[in-house]
Amino acid sequence: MDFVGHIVAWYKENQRQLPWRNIRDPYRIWLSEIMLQQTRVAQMEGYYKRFLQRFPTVEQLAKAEEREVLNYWQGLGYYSRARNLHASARKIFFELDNRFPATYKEIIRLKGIGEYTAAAIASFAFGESTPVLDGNVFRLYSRYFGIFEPKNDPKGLAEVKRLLQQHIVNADPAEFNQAIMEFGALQCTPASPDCSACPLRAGCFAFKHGKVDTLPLKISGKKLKNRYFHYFIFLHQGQTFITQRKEKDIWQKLFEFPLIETTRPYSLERLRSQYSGYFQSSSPLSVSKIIKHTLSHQKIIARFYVLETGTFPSMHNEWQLVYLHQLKKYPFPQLIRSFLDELLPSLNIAH
DNA sequence: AAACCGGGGCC
DNA sequence: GGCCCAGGTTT
Repeated sequence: MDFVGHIVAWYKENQRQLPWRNIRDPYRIWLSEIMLQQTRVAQMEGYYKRFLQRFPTVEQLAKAEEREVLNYWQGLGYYSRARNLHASARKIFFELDNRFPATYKEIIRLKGIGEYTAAAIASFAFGESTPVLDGNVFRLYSRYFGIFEPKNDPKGLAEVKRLLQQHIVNADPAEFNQAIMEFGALQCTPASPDCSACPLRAGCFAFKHGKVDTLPLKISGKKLKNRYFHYFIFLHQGQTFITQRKEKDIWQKLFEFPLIETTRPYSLERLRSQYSGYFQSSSPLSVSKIIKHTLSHQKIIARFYVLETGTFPSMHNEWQLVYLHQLKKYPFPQLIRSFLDELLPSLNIAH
């Protein structure tokens, strides 16, 4: 049997039964592909079911408020995925007469959909013969065919695409695409794959040359930058201020508390003298311990200051006054949600 | 082409 | 603590 034959045969035996597998509904396939971007199945599965229960069709999603959509995404990360998904649902429903684009060329024009996701939807939902190339596929091909360019190198990418085109023409597109990804995810795993149980090992370059742990080559390192977040929780008769983040930075459109950001650590004294308006000449009721929150490219070092205020100053037009018991209705980044769940109650604040 | 975007699991 | 994950958009 050849390369493709082995993989498809393996797939028939070993595929997982997943809620979005072997269905044709492009909306459900689309949602699963977006949620799976840089996210593991185990983490995303619960979100997928909850999301579909609330937004079972493009129409329900298109007619929803962005805030509610983000609320169902809260904790999944990469929040622009949710905003793009919502925007594209509105486009399909309100501008395309609720007809889902049915070809790769049309699908890729939607916001939040790139080459990989367009190929996945076109092949899974519409049977189009367009290969998918994701991290799993690149790893499998890099090892089996001995490709030494890292995955951000156009030359290696082009070589994999050429092979994929060659392989997909003699296969069922939906089955082939799912098979190579499933094979990469379950058999040709990133770390310590079980090559002794691999049906491809006879023809695998990496296995033959002892390069399984080397391929695919890693892209060069990245440096983290530190950011210091000082959050202010003003308390007055069971209410507090929250603000909504902008579109330029992390956590787009999610909510948070009034924030002072510094590029270096600031002591309470230095904060008080430099931002006296935030303190209203009163001392914080409590100061949380430092919470470190590491993202892909930056490290957030955060502290929460809880202050009792006699009257609410109108410090900022963009600050919204909300009751503490209403906070759960707003989408927050994970850092703040953990604080609300774990630390705020222990600070002995009545609310 | 390079920088940027979250969170969680695994080793 | 470092690495990786069913990538995409912005600059």
